[in-house]
Amino acid sequence: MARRGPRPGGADTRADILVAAERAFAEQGYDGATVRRIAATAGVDPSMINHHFGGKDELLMAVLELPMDPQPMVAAVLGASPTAPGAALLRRALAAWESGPGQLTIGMLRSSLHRDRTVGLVRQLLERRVLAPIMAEMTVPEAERPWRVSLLATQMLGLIMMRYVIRIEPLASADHDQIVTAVGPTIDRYLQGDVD
Amino acid sequence: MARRGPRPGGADTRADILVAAERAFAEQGYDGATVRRIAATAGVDPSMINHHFGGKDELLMAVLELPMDPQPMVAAVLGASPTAPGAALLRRALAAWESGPGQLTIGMLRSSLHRDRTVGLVRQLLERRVLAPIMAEMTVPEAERPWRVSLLATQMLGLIMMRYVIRIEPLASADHDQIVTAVGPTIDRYLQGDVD
DNA sequence: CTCCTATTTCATCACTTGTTGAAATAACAG
DNA sequence: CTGTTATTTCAACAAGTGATGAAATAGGAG
Repeated sequence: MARRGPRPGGADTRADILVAAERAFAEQGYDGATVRRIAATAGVDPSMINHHFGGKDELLMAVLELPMDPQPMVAAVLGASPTAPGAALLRRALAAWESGPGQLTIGMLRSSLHRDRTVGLVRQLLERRVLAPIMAEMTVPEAERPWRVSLLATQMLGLIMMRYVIRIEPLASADHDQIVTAVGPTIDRYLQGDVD
Repeated sequence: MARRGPRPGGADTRADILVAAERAFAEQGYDGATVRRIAATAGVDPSMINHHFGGKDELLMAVLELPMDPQPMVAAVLGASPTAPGAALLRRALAAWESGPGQLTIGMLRSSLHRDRTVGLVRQLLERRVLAPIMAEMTVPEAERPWRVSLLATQMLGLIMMRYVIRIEPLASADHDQIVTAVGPTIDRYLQGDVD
């Protein structure tokens, strides 16, 4: 029972830990997710986390390094509907957030918000993997893009928070259509309307 | 030294614990704020927290029960500028969030987001102490108010998150004026414009 | 003054946390 | 077949957590 040494078969312990950790961090936050429970879920010994990652902090870093990549979606939306991208963007974003990986991402976001160091990671990730791709596809003068994109981010993140985290009604139960018609114009204005 | 028994003078131990706990929860989150440190800051024994509140959970509940009351501000703004309340509302909100108590409130919000039970408290507080007062002052038909107010909340909360928690640039360093002109129209539309 | 009660300190408990080091073993190079 | 290395399990530690119960004491009631 539970002999020592490398596990037979090409078992990828490191990957097993990563998926267990992603769920744990997303569902229970950084403090709530214990090294021991993650290891148990992954079916390995707790000390494997230190062996493979160095410690709990580095494990979180590793997990945060694998987010959904929104670049294809952004390119598709902004390329396809240049005049009123808000509706299309919102539609795809809502679908993405309500998918399995999307919920995990929201959970990770949620659990990263209350530690200053992890908030820094979130900011970097947001800038590099979400806002930068959007800026690259925009048509307005380059100098305006950072400001417009940060405005866009406020509306998007606020929507996530209110609908999926705080779950305020009637927003939490609203149809996608309702949200798209209500919030779409805001997105359009932030992306290409009058903002100063 | 440190004799037992009630402290001489009308020392209000319970209140001392509350102010220490508010700061601690706001700055370090629920898990980060330890009973021992809170007690040390308040200058009392850790067991006083159990004696006066019953435990750490009940202490958090007690702290969450004392938020800023936005009702006067809301009434003033919506009463004074009925046609374009967005700008005035934003101006006062920005000032409020950047005040001492406002930062504390944001910290509390931040630290409450990653526990389901405390998120429930935040929702209740938000509905009762913020959204309800706003709805009471609105001029649009009553049936539309919950929906409009929840839209308003997404934009406001997103702004808080991006500017004060995640601190994305250039939003984090933007003037109040910039923000007001960029986001004000969004607020106006959510409060009295076309949203469906 | 005397008793009583609420308040406070102290010592300690039971538990969980992340982490470490040594021993055991599978896979691979030669 | 042999030696080496990386991987894994096991046992344990040091630190810190929230909580508890008993002893001590100040202030108010009678």
